[in-house]
Amino acid sequence: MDDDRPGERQLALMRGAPAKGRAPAEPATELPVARVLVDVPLAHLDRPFDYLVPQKMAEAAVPGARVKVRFAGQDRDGFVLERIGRSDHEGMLAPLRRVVSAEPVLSPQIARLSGSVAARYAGTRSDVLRLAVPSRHATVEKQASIEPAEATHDVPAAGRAWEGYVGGAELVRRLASGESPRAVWSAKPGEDWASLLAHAAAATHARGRGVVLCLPDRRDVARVDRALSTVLGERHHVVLTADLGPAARYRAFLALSRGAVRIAVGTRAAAFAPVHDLGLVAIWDDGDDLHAELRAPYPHAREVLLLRAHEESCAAIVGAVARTAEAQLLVETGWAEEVVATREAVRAASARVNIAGATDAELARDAFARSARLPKEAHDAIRDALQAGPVLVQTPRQGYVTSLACDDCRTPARCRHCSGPLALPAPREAPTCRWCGRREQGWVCSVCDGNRLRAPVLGERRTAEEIGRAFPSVGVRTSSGERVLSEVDPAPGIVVATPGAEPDVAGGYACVVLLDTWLMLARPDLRTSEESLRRWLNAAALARPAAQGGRVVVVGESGDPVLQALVRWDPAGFARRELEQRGSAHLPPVSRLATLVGDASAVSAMTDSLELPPGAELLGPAPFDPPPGARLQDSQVRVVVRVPRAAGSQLSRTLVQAQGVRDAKKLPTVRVQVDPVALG
DNA sequence: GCTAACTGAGCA
DNA sequence: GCTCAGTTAGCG
Repeated sequence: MDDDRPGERQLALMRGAPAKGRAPAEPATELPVARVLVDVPLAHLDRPFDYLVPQKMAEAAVPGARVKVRFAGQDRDGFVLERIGRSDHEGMLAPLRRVVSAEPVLSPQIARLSGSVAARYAGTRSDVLRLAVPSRHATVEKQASIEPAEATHDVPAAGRAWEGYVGGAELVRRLASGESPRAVWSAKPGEDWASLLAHAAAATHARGRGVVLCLPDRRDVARVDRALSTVLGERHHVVLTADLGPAARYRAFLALSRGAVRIAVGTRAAAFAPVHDLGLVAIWDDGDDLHAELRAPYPHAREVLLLRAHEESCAAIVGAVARTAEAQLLVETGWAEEVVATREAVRAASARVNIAGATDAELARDAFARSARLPKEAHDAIRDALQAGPVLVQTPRQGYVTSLACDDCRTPARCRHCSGPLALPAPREAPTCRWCGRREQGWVCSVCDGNRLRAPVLGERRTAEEIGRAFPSVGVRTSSGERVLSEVDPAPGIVVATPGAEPDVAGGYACVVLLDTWLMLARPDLRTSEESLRRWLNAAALARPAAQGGRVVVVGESGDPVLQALVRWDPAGFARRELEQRGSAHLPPVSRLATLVGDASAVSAMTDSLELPPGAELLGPAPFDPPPGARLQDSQVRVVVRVPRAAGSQLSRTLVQAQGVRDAKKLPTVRVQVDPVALG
C-alpha cells in the first residue's frame, strides 16, 4: 500500500546520523515509521511524534511497546502508538533510540482511553499513562506467562444471587448472553454485595468476556477477591492494588495484557486495567472519595469506567448502598437502568431506625447527653443490644469537622448572613464564615441563646473513652485510620469506628449508633448531604434486620431531610432531590466545573485567555487556603469556572489550550482540576 | 521541561 | 569578526 523502498528517502533525511564515525542505521523495510507518544507532561506537546524504525528494531517496535527516543535533545520514554508506512512530518525523522521491550504494554483501547480521560480532565496523556501503565519489571516480564485457565461458570447460580432485585436476574441474563446492559444498582441493607459483583463478573466471563471491578479500598478488594475465588476459583482473576509492590503489580498487569486472565479487581488504578474483550465494568460505592485519583489530572474511577463502557461498548454496573447524584443522572438520562430491591424487600432487610435527641434543645437539657454525647435513648438502645450481640458506634473522623459549635448545646455555629459554617481563621481571631468571609462579632446561639463557642472535640479514641465510661463492663474496640479492623466477633461488645472503617460482623450488628450527625452535615462542601447519607447508610446497612431485633439509632435533628432519607431508607429519592438541587445550584454533575488555583496574576491571566462557552460562570477569584498538610504558598487564589454539562468538553478543551500556551511560555503554574470531588 | 539556535553586547 | 551570556522557539 505504500511506496516501494520506503526507507530510502527517509534514510537520506535521517537526522541524528552522525557526521563522522557510525553509519546511519538502516530503516525497517516494512512500516519504517513509528508514531510515538513521548512522555512529556506538557500540554502543547501532548501529540504523537514520528520516528524512524531502524531495521534492527523492526520486530520489537510493535504498537504498544515502550521505547526510548531522542526528544528536544535528550532521551525520553515513549510508547509506540502505531507503525505506519510514511510520515506526514515535513522534516527529518530521528531514529528510535531503543526499544525497551517488545511487550505491548499500551493496548489500542487504553491508548484511546488515556486520550479521552485527558480530554475529560483537561490533562495530558502522559500524566494519564503514568496512572495506567505500571513501570516495567524485567524479571517478571521474562517469566513465562500463565496459561489461560479453562472457565466453567454456573450462570443459573448468578441469576439466583441477583433475584432479590427488580431487573437483577435480567441483568445477569444479559451479561451471560454477551449483551451490554448498564445498571445503577442500589444494594439493600445487609447485602453480600461482594458476592453479587462476583456473580455478575462470572456471568460476563462465561462468554469469555473480560471484567474490571473497582472498589474503594484494600479491604473491599479483598472481599471481592474472596467472593470471586468462591464463585469462579482462584485462577480467573487478578488483584490490582497500590500496596502490591512493583513486581506483583507488573505480574498482574501482564496477566491481563497478555490475555491470560480476564477479570481485574482493584482500587481506582484498576480502572485502567488492560483487560481483553471487555464485557463489564463495575464500581462499588462510587461516592467514596477514594475513587478520586490524587495525581494529575485527578480522574475519578467511575468516570474512567464509564468512558470505557462507552468506548468499548460494554456493560456497566454502578453499585452502592447509597446513590450519588452522578449515578442518578445516569438513570435520569436513560443511560442506565435502575436495579433496586422492592420496597418490601428493603423493609424486610432493614433495621428499625430511630432518631434520638429530637432537637438540639432537647439534647442540651439531657444531662447525660452532655457528658457522653449520647442521648438517653441511644444509651438504652446500646445497653439492650449488648444482650444480643455487637454494637457499632460511628463517629466523625478527627479533623474532619472544622466548624464551631455552641459550647452549651453543641448546635453548629452558623453565619447569620448566609448560614455558612463559622470557623476560626487563626487562634485568637474572630470567628469567620467559611462561605462569605464575614467576621462574626457578637455570636448568639439560635437554639439556646448561649454565647460561647467551642471547637468540637472529636475522634474515635475520645468517643471510645466516653462510651467506655458509660458501659464500664463492656469491651470497647476502635477501628479507624491506619488501624482498621476488617471484622469483629459476633459476640456482644462495642466497636467505635470512623466512617468507612466499620468492621464487618457475621450476622450483622445488634445495634448501630450514628453520633454527631449534625457535625457531619455542617461540613462546608458541595457534597455534604450526599456524603453524609452515604456514610450513614453504609453503617446502617451493617445492622441486623428489624425482625431479628436490629436497631439503628441516629443522634441528630429529626427534621433534617438527610436524616429523613435515612429513616425511610430512600437513597434513590434522596439522589433525585439532590440532583435537582445540584441543577438549580449549577453544581456537578448537572454543570461541569473546574477550579484554577495559583498566583492571583497567573490565575487572572489564564481566565482572561479562556474561550468560554455560552452559559459559563466565573466565580472568584477568592483567597485559597491550601488543605491542612499541604505546603504553604502565599497569596494563592482560586477561581471556579462552571458551564452547562453539554459544554463540558469545550471547557476542558479551552483549559488544555490555555495550559499549553502557559507551558510553552514558561508562565507560573496554575493548577487546573475538572470536577474536583471536594469543593470546600 | 530541555536543548540548540539565535540574538546582540563587548571586545580585539 | 569572533566569543559569550542571555533569550527563546521548537521539540519528529
